[in-house]
Amino acid sequence: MSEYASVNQANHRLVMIMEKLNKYGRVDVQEIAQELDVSTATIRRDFNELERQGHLRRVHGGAVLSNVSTTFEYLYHAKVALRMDEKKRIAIQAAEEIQDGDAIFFDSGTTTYQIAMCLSDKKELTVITYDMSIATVLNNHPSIQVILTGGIVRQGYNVLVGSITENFIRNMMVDKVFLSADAIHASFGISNANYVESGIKSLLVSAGKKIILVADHSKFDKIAVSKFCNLSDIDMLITDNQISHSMAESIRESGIEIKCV
Amino acid sequence: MSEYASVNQANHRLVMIMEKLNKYGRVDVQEIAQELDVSTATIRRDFNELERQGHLRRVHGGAVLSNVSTTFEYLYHAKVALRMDEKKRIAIQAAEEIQDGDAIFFDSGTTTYQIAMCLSDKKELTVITYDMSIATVLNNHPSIQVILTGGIVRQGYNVLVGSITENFIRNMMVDKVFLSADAIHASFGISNANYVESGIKSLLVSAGKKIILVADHSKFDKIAVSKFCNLSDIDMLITDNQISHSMAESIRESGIEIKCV
DNA sequence: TTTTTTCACACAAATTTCATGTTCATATGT
DNA sequence: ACATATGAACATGAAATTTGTGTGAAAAAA
Repeated sequence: MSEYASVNQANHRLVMIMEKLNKYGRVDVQEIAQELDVSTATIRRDFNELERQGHLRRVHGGAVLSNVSTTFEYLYHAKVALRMDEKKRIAIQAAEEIQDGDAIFFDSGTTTYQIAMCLSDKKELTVITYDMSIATVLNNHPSIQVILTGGIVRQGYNVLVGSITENFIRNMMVDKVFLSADAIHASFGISNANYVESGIKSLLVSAGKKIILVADHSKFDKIAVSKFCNLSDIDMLITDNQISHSMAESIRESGIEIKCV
Repeated sequence: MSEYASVNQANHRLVMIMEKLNKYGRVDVQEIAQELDVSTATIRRDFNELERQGHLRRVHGGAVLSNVSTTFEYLYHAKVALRMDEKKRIAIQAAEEIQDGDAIFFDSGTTTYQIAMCLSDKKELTVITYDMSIATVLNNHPSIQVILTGGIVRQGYNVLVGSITENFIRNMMVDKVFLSADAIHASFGISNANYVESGIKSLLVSAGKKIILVADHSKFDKIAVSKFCNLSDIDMLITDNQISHSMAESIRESGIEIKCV
């Protein structure tokens, strides 16, 4: 609970800055410092950090939006770094679907990362992923072979993207794919807040014998910019118990096995 | 200088344990704890860490050698994690060879890692590597495109190996390759303490227009188990000023440009 | 120009993280 | 059954990180 306190405090400032920036196009050092009750030096450091990440551009007295428009996705992921309890419960359930000897693919994301953390008692797994954080956390596990797809490192996200990654996935067939998503909608299908990873995800649903979607309740009944597959492409959904009854019903009607934890 | 003190202290314990283990086949918690003047709890933690890395196996009261024999290479790298000053000086010189717009390949290793840390003022670089640590440290640099080759994650070393990696490199041609090595010998050539990365390195010398070898003086006049290329395959050598005069001479005679820093 | 504001850098204070040691209930081997 | 080893929980001090403050330089405003 308090284990994320300092991270979130800093993160919260960055989110506030980006939200304000997104609304007004420009923010002041002084103004933000007062609003968040920290020194101007701290806000300057925050601005520099966000500029380094390419999300804004410094100007005298404040900052303006960068021409590269990643604001929406940035906010999306920065905010969603919460709901850890749900994600961990989902991860434990997901890990139970994995048998010794399986070849599995982990999509990128915090939930799939949590699944990777639950594999300590598994044996002889082959894990493939395009998420460097997942590869790193499994690096020292004695009986898991980890394969990283290769590709262009996506600025600030620790994942590999582009045609190298996509071609790799095209030649791949694993037992289980653990898929994540930004938004799930009964009629629109499953979508993501950015295009680059979307291309990868749409290939993933054809790269495994069983496609397992992991997503906490906050992702449902939403639509994000880039659709990558239909609900019917999924074999199983693992989510938490705060998902609405009607939503669960309509998913079950699509022929998807659903587990709420 | 003191910034690595704690790391080295812990690292020193691990090296001692592995050396003793290598000599006697088994070590005791009590014995090691006394010898290194730390608590048994610390030694247990060390044993657990080494077991997690696959270098030994815990038994009651102590530890025995793991069946996987990586001891030699482990000791090699653990010990060589020193000489940071030299490595940093070499890295600064190496970075000067890089021009804006270059496509470069970084071999794995601590020296090449240091080069990656010296790129802050470069622009429009394309960096390719099979070393995840290097990819990670460059991850947030705004004007560097980082490409990771893909491959099997090598247990405990954070690098990618195997046919996936090798095939990737076969189809590659960069401006400059920064190569590292475990051992350099005037007549035997350039060699490495393990086979898996050796295969990659031998491909690397054909994958760039200019091959630059970076190595501190401790690597010279040594032979390691797996040779991967000849001295004549190298275009430039960057090393420190403690290299012997005769060695420098015979390298220069092979037609290699040599820089001592 | 002069004045004011903003900035970057250096240093200090506060806070967090981390390695290690200690204690204690439980496991294990003889 | 006994002695020892173990792992978990907690304490502690050191190191690293984050934040705040002050100062002189640089930039904007007057």
